[in-house]
Amino acid sequence: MDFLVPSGADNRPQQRMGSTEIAQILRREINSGGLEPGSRLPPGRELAKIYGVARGTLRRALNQLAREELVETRPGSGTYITSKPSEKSTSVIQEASPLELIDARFALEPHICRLAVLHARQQDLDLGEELLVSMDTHPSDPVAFSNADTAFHTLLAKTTQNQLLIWMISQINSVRNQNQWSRMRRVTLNRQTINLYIKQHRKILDAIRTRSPEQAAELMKEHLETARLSLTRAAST
Amino acid sequence: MDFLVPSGADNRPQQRMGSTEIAQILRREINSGGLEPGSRLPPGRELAKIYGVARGTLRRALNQLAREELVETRPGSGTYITSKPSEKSTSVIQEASPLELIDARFALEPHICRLAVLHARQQDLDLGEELLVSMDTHPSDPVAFSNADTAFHTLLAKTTQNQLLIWMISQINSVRNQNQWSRMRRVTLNRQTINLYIKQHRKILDAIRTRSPEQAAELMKEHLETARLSLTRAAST
DNA sequence: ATACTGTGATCCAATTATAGTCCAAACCGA
DNA sequence: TCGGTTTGGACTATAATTGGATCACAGTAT
Repeated sequence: MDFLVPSGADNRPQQRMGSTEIAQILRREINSGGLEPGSRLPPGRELAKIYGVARGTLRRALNQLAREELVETRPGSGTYITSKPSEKSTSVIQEASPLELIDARFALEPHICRLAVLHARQQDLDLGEELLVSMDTHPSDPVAFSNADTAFHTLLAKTTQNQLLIWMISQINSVRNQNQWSRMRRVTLNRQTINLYIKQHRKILDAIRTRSPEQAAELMKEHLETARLSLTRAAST
Repeated sequence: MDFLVPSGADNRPQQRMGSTEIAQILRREINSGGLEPGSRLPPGRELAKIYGVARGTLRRALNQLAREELVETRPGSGTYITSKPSEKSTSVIQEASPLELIDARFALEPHICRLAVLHARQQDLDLGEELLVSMDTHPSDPVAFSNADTAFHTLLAKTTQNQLLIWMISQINSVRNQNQWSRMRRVTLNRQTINLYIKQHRKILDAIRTRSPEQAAELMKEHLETARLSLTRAAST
């Protein structure tokens, strides 16, 4: 059960180990599969000691998890991991291959750009500008760039104000955050590629700003073509 | 929470950190997705120390973000990133408006046509032909036509062999079978409209047969434009 | 001069955590 | 079977944390 201890590094006071933080830690432990479904957690009194919090605090954390049905407690016996490991609804999405995903984006995003041109308000443009700045300031951090990149494409979808498109893009984004993809990104995202992507993003935003729907769509196609190339190149090596 | 510190480069005096600057920094942190929705920010007193600013200044920054609903603050508890009410996959689909749906189809289906041209096998073309014949034989039965119509568009998606696109089209189809839509169809689908749709379907299939991707895409756009018109006309009466 | 903004400080109220205690249910060994 | 032990549930008084609000003071720009 040593995986339950808060990772060794943080022996410093830490801000506040509240019930929500404890719940967060345990939730991550459970979802990451570190704990067998149906297995029993250490008794509350011990867990409280491990995390260095009062028992009441820990009990509130466990109650939270119980409400989420991640955990089941039996008085006098113990607290047990709920057997069902959750996630089953996402099946189709999870299995999407990188190239399938690019094709789907090829279908969606150019048209999203057109619609974004029609609906973009000043605040949308400002937000896009902020994201570009954020990309510029971390030009060699793939993770930071990825976050901003995802946020940028999400922003475009949101700008259309079309709930269906927003939802579809969010589904696509959830795929891009999978493990398989993180690995892929680490291979393809070198500094040069990131800078190219940033330039392309800027062009797209400019096209939206100048209300040029077809140009925005074309630029998005170019952007996706670039991404597809990076992908096939990475796959062939 | 180290990502909250102003990135290492600017540890020098910097002009003056006003509340708007602080708000800007935090806004960027939040929008770039670095913080989990629903997670708690460090307490105001600490944040003030981190950014080297008086607590009042920081509070004004947070108030600004609260007005923008990026952040939610609970006295005595803390300040939390506004958590989106986890969009249920089904509910979003259910609530899609007719026009939103048409826009989504506008994004997806023309490109699906292009991909269909690339991947169409003889058996796909044969199946499409069968569906067209089936439409022809019931030219005045809206229900039969609707089924064949749905099947036709599903066939195009399946032809791409892209699981993601197939799934998205199936989601869209599930909307079209809702109550709201049945009513709408009853209004818009007169015999004349059906015949027009059938002709358009045939043209699309022909374009795929002759391997003309752009033509197929254009024809699909025309088809959808027609559908959009029927819709707006029906809505205005 | 005047208005505005940031600073540093203090006090308040709401919320949360702590450290106990007691209880009932379940468990376990003799 | 029985009695002690373990475990979760509930409650309390107290302390700590946190946002809200206000004040006098200092620097800056108009």
